[in-house]
Amino acid sequence: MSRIVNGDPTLRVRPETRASVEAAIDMLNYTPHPSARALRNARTGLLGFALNDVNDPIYAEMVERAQVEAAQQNFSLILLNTAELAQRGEAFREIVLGRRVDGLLIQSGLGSWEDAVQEIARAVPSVVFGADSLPGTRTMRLDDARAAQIATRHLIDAGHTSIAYVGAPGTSSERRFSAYRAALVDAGLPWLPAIDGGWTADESHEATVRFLGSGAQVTAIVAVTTTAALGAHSGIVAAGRRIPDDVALVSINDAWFARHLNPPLTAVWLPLGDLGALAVHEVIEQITEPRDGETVLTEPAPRLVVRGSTKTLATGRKDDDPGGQASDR
Amino acid sequence: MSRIVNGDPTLRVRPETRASVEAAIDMLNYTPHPSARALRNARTGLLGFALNDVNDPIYAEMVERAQVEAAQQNFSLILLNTAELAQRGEAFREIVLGRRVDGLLIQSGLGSWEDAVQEIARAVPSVVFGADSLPGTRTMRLDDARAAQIATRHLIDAGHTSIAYVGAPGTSSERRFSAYRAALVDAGLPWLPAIDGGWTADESHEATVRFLGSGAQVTAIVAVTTTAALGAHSGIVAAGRRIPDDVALVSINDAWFARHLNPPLTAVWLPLGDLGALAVHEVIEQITEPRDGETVLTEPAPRLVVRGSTKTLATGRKDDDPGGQASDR
DNA sequence: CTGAAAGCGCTTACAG
DNA sequence: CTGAAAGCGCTTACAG
Repeated sequence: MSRIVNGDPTLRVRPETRASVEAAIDMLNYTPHPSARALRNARTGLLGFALNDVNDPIYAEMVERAQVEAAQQNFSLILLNTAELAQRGEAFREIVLGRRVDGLLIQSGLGSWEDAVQEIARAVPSVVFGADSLPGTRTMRLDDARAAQIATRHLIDAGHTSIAYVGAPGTSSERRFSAYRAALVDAGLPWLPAIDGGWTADESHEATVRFLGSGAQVTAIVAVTTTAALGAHSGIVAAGRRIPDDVALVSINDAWFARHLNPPLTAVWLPLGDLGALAVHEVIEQITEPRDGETVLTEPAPRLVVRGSTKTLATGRKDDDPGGQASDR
Repeated sequence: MSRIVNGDPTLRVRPETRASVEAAIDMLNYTPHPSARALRNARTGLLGFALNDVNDPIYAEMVERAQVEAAQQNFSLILLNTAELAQRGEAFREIVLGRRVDGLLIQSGLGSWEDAVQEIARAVPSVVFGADSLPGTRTMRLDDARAAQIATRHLIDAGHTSIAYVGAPGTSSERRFSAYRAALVDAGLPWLPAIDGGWTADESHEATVRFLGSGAQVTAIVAVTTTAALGAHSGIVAAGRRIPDDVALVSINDAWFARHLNPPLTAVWLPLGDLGALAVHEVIEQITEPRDGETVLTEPAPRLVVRGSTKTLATGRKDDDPGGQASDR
């Protein structure tokens, strides 16, 4: 009976038996009780998604695709706070030690809780995002270097010679910074130390205002992510400079609001949604066979979307663009 | 033993017994098995949050506070798709009929799935957001009328006499529209039919461009929510008008990005986070004693935050502002 | 006050 | 091929 419900492929049963069982299921609108199933199978059908800040639209995109992918594989996504988990409080005991979830997706590489995240990832089947490769851990990230390179090259190609980078804490930002620097070095141009912004628009706003207020003479900025770019955008305006005439701006990541800024934000799109879906797929595989290793999601490739926050300088050289290029509105 | 773990208050036990049990719990790092508990108690400790669009930053704020509140009461939040649920597919059968969650938070009033939401809300202890009062259902919403009134009055007080409303499908927007219209009628000014935008920035952008392109001579716009205001913002710019000189703009809701627009967006803040937390509290109560009725969260009150997208017209009257008033940056 | 036993609804190994 | 029985880990009513 149970084997009919669950579609056991090794089962052979008379068609009439199967039919009568299926009729009963339909008539009673029978659904297996999830708790009983979970107890018996030692599987909850739950995946945890641990985030630092649900409000970041970049995460929202990942979460949405992750949720859809999970639902397709009959898993539900439960929302967790990285901070709560990392502080080994009630939540840690219940979720991680208590095995409330079958697997965990954890954001890392943001400069907080890195050690705790690693420990948790070893206790439960997990995929860690954004972090550098870690022995014993399954990590997954985007092609940060390529994206930062495309952003920086776009500015170089537009004729800029003095380009800054607005960053944030953690290894994700550091990888992007290195590629920014490398692109400038390659072009024989000077690079500047990263401006210490943050992962929120407010922090990057303050950092940008301070940086420009100190008399810095850059003509272009690369921002670590779209929220930071938004803060840089308002910061440039607050500092009394014009975009793109005085200071051009490119965002790594292309969140949905980029096109609605004034002027619209030139950005390098990265496949965040795909990363979320792929991570769910991976963590479900890990439940049955644990595996470590690093995946850098290079496809679909980062893609430059040119909008109004950058333009070719009158005096600038005009080369081909290195990345795929697109433009909207 | 079990009663010690769960802190049964009626239990009287020798202190030494209690101590030795607690020592054992600590030593073994014992956590009750959630699935077994769920099976025995017919409670999963799970609350579902059904959303149409996780990407809307307005929801993100609610979800975040709801998650924190749920965690404090030892519940986890699982993320659900309203569309999937409403279409009575696999998810409906599993989550609603299968009682995978103890309670449900559902967004409604957005013009889709209203009937299905109502049906689901009757099958599972639920709190429905944004909807009008429904018999047999626990509904909860913000003070839409007051917020729209404050927004509209702000523009009237600044001297505007031709004010439009950019709306979206559903009853939430209709309530705001009614208050917009009432405020204008009160002031003896003409009102216009709602401009049919949508809940996304892209839709409202298109609607605004079309509206302004048709030669409409309004000098100010009230937008149903911050995402719509963002679309209106970029739409006004795309139509070649200046903000606030040609067209002023006020948003109902004050999402985090409002202050970073250029010019920054004047907005009426509403307690969305509080609504999320309160809803979790309510739905947990409903699990033990079902109740219907409507709650309109009027406190904390809507609050006008004046930024650069509005200004007092040179020729305009200058009255006091009707709502609490604040301004930042 | 304390310990043993029953049962929540499922799945799977086993006997018929 | 089919049906009955055991057991997942808890909680609670019950016997001692």
